Amino acid sequence: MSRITATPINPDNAPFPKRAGIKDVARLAQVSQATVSNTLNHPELVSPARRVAVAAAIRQLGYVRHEAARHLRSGYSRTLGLMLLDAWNPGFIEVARGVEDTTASRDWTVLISNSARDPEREKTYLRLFAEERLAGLIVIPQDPLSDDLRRMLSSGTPVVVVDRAESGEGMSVAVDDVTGGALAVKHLIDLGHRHIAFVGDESAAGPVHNRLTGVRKAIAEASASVRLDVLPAALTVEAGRARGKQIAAMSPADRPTAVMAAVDLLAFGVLQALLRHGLRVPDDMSLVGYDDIPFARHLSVPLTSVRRPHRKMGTTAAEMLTNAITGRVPERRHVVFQPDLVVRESTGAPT
Amino acid sequence: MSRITATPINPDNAPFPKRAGIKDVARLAQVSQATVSNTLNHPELVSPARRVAVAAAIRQLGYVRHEAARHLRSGYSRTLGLMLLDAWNPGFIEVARGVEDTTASRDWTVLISNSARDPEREKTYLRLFAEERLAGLIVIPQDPLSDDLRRMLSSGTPVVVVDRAESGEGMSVAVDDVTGGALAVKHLIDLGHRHIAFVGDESAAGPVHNRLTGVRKAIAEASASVRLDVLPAALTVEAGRARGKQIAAMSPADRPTAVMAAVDLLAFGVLQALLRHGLRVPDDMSLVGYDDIPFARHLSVPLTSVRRPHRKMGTTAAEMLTNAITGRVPERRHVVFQPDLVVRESTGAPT
DNA sequence: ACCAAGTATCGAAACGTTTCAATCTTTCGG
DNA sequence: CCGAAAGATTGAAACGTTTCGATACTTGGT
Repeated sequence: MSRITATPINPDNAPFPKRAGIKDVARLAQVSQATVSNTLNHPELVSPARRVAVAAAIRQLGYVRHEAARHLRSGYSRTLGLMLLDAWNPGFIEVARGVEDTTASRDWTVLISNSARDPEREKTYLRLFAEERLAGLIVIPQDPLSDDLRRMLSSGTPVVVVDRAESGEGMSVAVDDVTGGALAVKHLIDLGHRHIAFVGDESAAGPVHNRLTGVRKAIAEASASVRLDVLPAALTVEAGRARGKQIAAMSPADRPTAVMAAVDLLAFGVLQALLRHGLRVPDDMSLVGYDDIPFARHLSVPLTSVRRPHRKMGTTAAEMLTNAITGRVPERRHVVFQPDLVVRESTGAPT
Repeated sequence: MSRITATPINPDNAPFPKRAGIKDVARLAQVSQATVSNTLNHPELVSPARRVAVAAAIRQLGYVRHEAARHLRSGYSRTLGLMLLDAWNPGFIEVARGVEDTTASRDWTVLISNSARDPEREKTYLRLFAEERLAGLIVIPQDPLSDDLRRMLSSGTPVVVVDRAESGEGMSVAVDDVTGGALAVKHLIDLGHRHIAFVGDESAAGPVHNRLTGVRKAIAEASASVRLDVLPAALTVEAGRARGKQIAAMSPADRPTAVMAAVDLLAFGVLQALLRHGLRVPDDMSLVGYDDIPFARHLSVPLTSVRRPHRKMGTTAAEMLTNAITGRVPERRHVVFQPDLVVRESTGAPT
């Protein structure tokens, strides 16, 4: 009820100049309103002659459809809502780009918002989306799904949840982070590493937890015995730097020979700290990140990382959603992408 | 007319479940529609008793306002449009964040789009915004202002142009990039550099041109004589790397002692190439970037850069726009921010 | 020449609000 | 105790579309 006390706008300051309506077009083209509406929405019902007359009138008057009226009468909106979890994360931006790609090509609109990991803000935006009567939602959700969101899912609102494996109602697009984690560590093990550190906060977010699970699984399945040290850290460059410094300070005997970071940002920090403290990467220490954000390849030592198809996740989510809304039953309601490993220069055999 | 042939949605697939309207609330609360509307929009006109009755009914029915109907009848929208020039540029994302900050706190909504430097796409979105009858627009525009945009400006539509100094109609928020360029080079000159390279494409974008202008001005005003080499380059990491390699290959006599990059991205590439070819920064070569994007401080050699107040630009633009729309005359219709220099470790005295 | 069957066109209702003028109720000064 | 001002409440119109049933105009088969 956030808008209750909104001050009404000064009517003399009308936002847009008064525009011609369908009525004016009809008058100028000497046809009825209905015919104008039809040439716009069902041209096949209108004779070619009228069609050009109407088109001419539209051009002459600079007529622009009033979306709110159309929406109200037809009860049908062509706008989607997209809620980002965190607009600073390059991966999520890429998801947004993907969504935009497919919506733009299919002639839909997207209302983008950003919960900034704040449940209150998420709630506000969900309410807003409801007021707008959007056709459907794409959400990168908070870690425990909020009640509001859960309610929407079970009420049948078309919602696609992104980056969180779901299975029940609604739709979802996720990536298999447990095999992602396994992939990264298997790579290290194959290179000969037998002592590996995992840097990242296990409880910070669902996806991170999965990565660690994958790591453990890969180690359990390895033929050799591998030691794993888990070093909790927030998902930031600074936290990575702190952990990297700590690792560099270890005695060579205690020190792992490879580090896996839960997130590229962490890997950045680790890398900096290691280099600054005289360790060479990958000679003295291998390092693998996760997400393959654009800068990973531009680091002083280009980073080996696990790539998640963010863009593709966005396009897929938008496709599933628009299909569901227009009544085409999507072939799969839950899709899980497989990540893959991008080997660059930050990993090598231990010395 | 892009939507002319849109297929109507399957009505049995109604996006959202049928919702209670104001009429239902009125019936349940035993009051008229008008009273419900008033408790929502002008609570001071309604007696406390009715107010609680209506509130209860709203809660019980889960009533959610239908924004399109409100918009249609009141002729008044509380939604702004934001058009980004390039959603990959961290600076512009930051502008968006700023916009969102103030709109969220003032209870407005933002429709975000991204022209991706494609004039066609810009045009499409402008049309869309017009159809939505948005209250106003914030635009980071293409280099030569598009005709459509120019038309909106002169037709009195509330528009704030960002990152482009304007002076005529409409409003604008920009930053003084010529003093920004001067700032960076003055810093180098003060450190003792007398041979400086400017890397960046002079004609790529208005703001870049201004930076170079500032550079030239600072050199002209310097007491010592300074040699300037302009090395054109696209605004990407790769282009920077190429130029960096080239610079590293120069004979020490011909080589500049400092490089100024038109954009941080370029500086990243230059830095990598220099380091890889054995030059030390800042010992052998000073380097200054522009924009101070978040990663600048996280490079292996933290980058000296010119900071532009992106976030602030966003908040300011949104404030100006909402003020203008609600009839409050903004104190200044064109604001220009001053950039400032952030000195980190990539610059030092020449040896 | 007439009728059936399209094919084009139209008038008017409806979508869910806000708003405005009109009515009803209370309060209070004299 | 009256009348008027102030305060609450309401019915109905309006916003700009889309849609639906009805009407008018063609056409072609007989």
